[in-house]
Parts: sequence; C-alpha cells; structure tokens
Amino acid sequence: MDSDNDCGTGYDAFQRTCPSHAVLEMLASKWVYLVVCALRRGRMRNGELARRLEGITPKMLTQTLRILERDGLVRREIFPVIPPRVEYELTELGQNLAGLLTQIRSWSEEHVPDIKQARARAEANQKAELQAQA
Amino acid sequence: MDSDNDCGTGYDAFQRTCPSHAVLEMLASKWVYLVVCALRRGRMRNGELARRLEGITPKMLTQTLRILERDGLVRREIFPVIPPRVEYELTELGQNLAGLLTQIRSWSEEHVPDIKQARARAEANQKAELQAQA
DNA sequence: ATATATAGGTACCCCATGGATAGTGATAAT
DNA sequence: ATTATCACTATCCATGGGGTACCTATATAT
Repeated sequence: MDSDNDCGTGYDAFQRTCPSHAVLEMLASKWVYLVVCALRRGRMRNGELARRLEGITPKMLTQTLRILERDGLVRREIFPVIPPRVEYELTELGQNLAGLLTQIRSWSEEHVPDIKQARARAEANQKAELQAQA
Repeated sequence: MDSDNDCGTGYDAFQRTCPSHAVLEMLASKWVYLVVCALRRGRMRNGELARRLEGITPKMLTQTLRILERDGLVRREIFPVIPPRVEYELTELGQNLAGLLTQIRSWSEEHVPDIKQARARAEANQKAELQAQA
C-alpha cells in the first residue's frame, strides 16, 4: 500500500497504463496551462485568445482548444453568422482545474530569480569542472 | 494593467519572451511532474526512481534529473564507491513546488471519471455529426 | 578463469509532435 | 475591384521526446 500514492481513487498516475497518467500527460503542456489560465477571466473568442497568448500559432491554439473541449474542460459555442463568431469558456470542471494551473503560473513568475540564480551557479560549476579536467 | 496577470513580480508568463514563460515550459512535462512528486517522500537513488516511475527510460530519467538539478529543484549527491551510488533529493525550492505538482497529480487521479465521461460524450457527438452529414 | 549481475549512466537513431507559413470561404467596407 | 475580418485548415519542416544498445568497474557465482 503506497499511502501517499493512491488517494482513495483507485488510480495511480505513476502507473504508465493508468488513465490518470494519460490525464497528467494531457495537462503537461504549456499551451494547456496558458489557455486555461486565460479563460479564467471569462468567455473569449479565438482571436482574443490568440492576441493574449503571445506567440501561439493558429494551429496550436485550435489543437489545444479541441483537446480541452473533448475532455470537458472548455465549452465551445458557435454563432452562425458571417464573419464567423465562436466563443470559448471554461466548464465547471475547467474552472476547478484553472485554480491549480494559475497557481503554477504564479509560481513560475515568482520564482524566476531563484531559477536564474540556480542556472548561473550550475553554469559556473560546469566551467569549474572543465578547468579541473584540463 | 492586467490585474490578474502580473502578480507584482514584473513577470508575465503570457509573454513569449518573459523568463517565466520558459519556467512554465520547463514545468510542462509529465516526467518533471512525476519525478518531483516521487522525490517528495525523501531522497532516492536513480534505480529506485526508475522502479517507481513505471515506463520511464534511463535516458528520460537522467535528462529530467539534470534539468531539475540545473534549475535548483533537486540536489544530486555522488558517493565515490563501486558500484556507484548517487542520491537525489528535493531542495527547499523543489519542496515548495512539489506541493503544487502533487495537487495536479491528485486532480488527475480524482477527475478520471469526469474526463472519461466527457470523452465518451465527445465521441458520441462526433458520430452524430457524421450521421447528419450523410 | 570466465561469466554474470549491479548501478548509473552515455551514444545513437527514429519518428511523432510542435511550430511556421500559406491558404480558404463568405461577406462587408473602401 | 480590392482589401479586411474571422476562424480556421493544410502543408511542410525541424526539434526533441523516446527507445535500444552499450559502457565502466567491481563483486559474486560457477
């Protein structure tokens, strides 16, 4: 019995074949993070998302939204008008997740200095080792 | 001023060139999630990790550990013995992050049924649309 | 003496995925 | 007539995630 492992759900993300492993894999994408975080503000159109997520290509945006829609995190609403109008919003499940993902995003922003420092130290160590070798 | 965006750090993960975007990208990896979660129990050896993370290849394990070490989330200790002995443990920064990542892992395990249901529904809708087309 | 096991990796290759660029369809504005 | 909008698709290319085989040095087994 791995007490810190199975949270009473019967699923274990450490097991390759466990469905929860696939869910974790789906979440492990920077665009999933950012799209879900962006939608926390409320419903948005494709173009709005594209402008907010600097650097995302139309392909990746659509792909990510399709995955999120398929997995029930995002709802897609089409208005049959010309030019087309499509809106996306988080489902209840999506909102539930968005809280966690926003925490990760905040963590990334808060700990930039720590990580910069660690990288600088790692680089210095690497150089020192090369010196020692020679 | 994007109030829900800049958390007073001056960093914004929505910006492609912001360092926090790169940090988020580093975190967006299933093996980073799982290695960090696994190390929450305490220091572990390479082999222990490999056994716990079912399906990870030696290459991916080493690669992930190197990234985590470089970024100051994991400490690596080598014992100069034969056969070799190397131990890994979370740094303070790593432990800080581990709490969040464990929440994501738990979420994955808890919401498997919801996502399964959403996928089934999506598949059904897709079939229905194919019918309508014909 | 030879073979095998252990531990913690590296070296090499493949292909799936991420990402860039261009195109589509229908209409309204200039 | 030409351009712009909007939400995508299609196509191509390159990176990097992932798998397999191999390496080092010793202790143990046969």
